[in-house]
Amino acid sequence: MSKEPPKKPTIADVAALAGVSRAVASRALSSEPRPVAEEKRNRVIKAAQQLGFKPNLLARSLTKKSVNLVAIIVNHIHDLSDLDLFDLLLNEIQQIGKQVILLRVGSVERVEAFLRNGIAYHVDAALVFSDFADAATVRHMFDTDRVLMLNGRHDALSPAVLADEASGIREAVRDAAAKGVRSAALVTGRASSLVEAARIACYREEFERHGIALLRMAQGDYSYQSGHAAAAGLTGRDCPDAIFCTSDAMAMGILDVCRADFPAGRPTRFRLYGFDDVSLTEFDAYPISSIGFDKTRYVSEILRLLSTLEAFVPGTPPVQVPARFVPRLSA
Amino acid sequence: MSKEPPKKPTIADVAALAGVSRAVASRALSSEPRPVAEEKRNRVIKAAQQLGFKPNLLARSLTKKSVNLVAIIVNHIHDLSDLDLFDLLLNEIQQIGKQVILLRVGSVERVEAFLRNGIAYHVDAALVFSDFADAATVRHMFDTDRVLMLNGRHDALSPAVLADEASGIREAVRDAAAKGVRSAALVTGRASSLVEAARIACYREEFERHGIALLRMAQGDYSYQSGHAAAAGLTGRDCPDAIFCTSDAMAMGILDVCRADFPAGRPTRFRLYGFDDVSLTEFDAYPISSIGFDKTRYVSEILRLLSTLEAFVPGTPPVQVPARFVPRLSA
DNA sequence: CTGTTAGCGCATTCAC
DNA sequence: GTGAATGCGCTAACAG
Repeated sequence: MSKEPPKKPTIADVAALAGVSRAVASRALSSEPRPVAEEKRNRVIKAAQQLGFKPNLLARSLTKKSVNLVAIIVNHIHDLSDLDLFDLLLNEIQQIGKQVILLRVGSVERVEAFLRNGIAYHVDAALVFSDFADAATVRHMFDTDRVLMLNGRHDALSPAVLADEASGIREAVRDAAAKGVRSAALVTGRASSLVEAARIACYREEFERHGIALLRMAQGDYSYQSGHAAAAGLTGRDCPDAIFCTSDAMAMGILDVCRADFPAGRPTRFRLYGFDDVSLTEFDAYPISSIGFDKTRYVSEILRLLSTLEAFVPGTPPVQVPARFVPRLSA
Repeated sequence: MSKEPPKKPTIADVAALAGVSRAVASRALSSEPRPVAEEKRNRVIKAAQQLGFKPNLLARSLTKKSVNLVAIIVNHIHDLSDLDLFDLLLNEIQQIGKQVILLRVGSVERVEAFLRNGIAYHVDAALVFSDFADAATVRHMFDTDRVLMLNGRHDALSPAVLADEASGIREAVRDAAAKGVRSAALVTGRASSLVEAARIACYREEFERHGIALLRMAQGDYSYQSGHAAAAGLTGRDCPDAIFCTSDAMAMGILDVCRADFPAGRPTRFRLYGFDDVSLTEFDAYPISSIGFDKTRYVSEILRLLSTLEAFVPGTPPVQVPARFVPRLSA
């Protein structure tokens, strides 16, 4: 039975203590400059401090538009494979005075009911990392146009920030070609994903351009385990000169199976290329050449949109952040 | 210029369309069973559907007590070193109809001002992973007793869930002793942390009990890099039989420096023990024996408190989740 | 069972 | 400048 004696002070309490009307107190405490007599303003501020007054932003949001909340939507927390990126993003969002509500949505099925039961429904904007839904679905779910698609499933109405992966793939394949690679294998994720399909197409094109024969393909699910499982089938006899993976984790799995082929991290039998440039590749044990984009730039593009919510006009073209090849020992 | 024509329907609109009062509409739409004539209930539901009505939960939370929001407070996103744990936690919290607002607070300095400007200030409860503040500070910051300390800095007033690390340390040192270890080194984090001090004391005690000589200590910051840096100084001549680290990441750093001493992951010169049992230790390259606790149990203890908020009475004793030794190749 | 009333806490007219 | 009054959308409390 927890009694609730320290009732949180409202602006009325502050006004009373300061001997002014609620309206004056409200104005004095407003972040925007409102006309208030200097003397009264000081009294109000002092009273607020004295009472430990904190405005109830839920109530405020009834009359104002914004709640200063943005939702980040992931499928599974591992979508945030790159914690550095996420940390940067979180920090920057907080810098502009907004807070983050983190939504983990497995399937699209019961999402709406779920949303409706939480504050998340009222966010200023939704950042969609999860690939569970397309732009239209998310707009409908949140009942807002303030949707920023980061999963590649945007449309003409919703803005997006994307890595221009093609540029990175081009550099990686060029690197391989320059090193004499003549044949390759490609390990991919689900081909049903649009971005994945685009990657595959891009690899094929670049292989062709450089006269590299695509000997084999394997399908995984981006995970370490799936790379592990695929390794044997790819590196038996007829081993390609290089193996390209569409995730670093799969490359790590392959590397662990074939570690003997990488004394001191250097390739002897085949070169290994990953994708995403996750921070794990900074560990000595996984010196995997990868493809990554400038996280700072990526985040700042997201924030540019977030800090000017009016910018969410239909037709805003997707922002591309170029990806680069990041050479390490494995290739 | 996005016009705002599709004004969101309010419960008044629904009531009007259904030809009932707002109160009846409210009751009919309530999740809790409220007395409403069956016929009217149906009319209301149909009207709501027809209008695409979604209740404004911000308004609701004005009159109801709960906002169904809980804050998770971290120092740095890497506090969530164990994403599996976090994923589980997030999922479970959502299961009970609450949503998570994620707060990254570097220092305690400007936190209050930050809180005051965000929804987070009104959450139902705060889960504190960050070690930035003690229980009293957090209670004051959130102006609530609904604070659950997960960082070891709880007091008599705030409940806590903790890993009983001593049990795991005991098992690990016993394992070492049984394998003939007679000397050891200990790699720790900041000794200023209470939990870290407790760990160190526990290791010392167990070393003594088993007649293991503590040859050296090194201080890191739990990171891979700090383990990497400490490795040389620990394993030169006079190398101890075992090295115990208070984080897996530090053990990984050491392992990478001394990989030659671990052919096929097995120790030849010294045994290596980590701490936390992060999922990285599942990778072949880092088969580090560790100390971990039952994450499912840990999370369910947290949820037990969260789902009965009245349980947050002063004096609730900390809940202990036993930690166990998790043997792998490195020891 | 139902409808009316009165707030929740705040920001905003609009007169003064 | 200021303050009284009003409304944001919803629900608890109260009469009917």
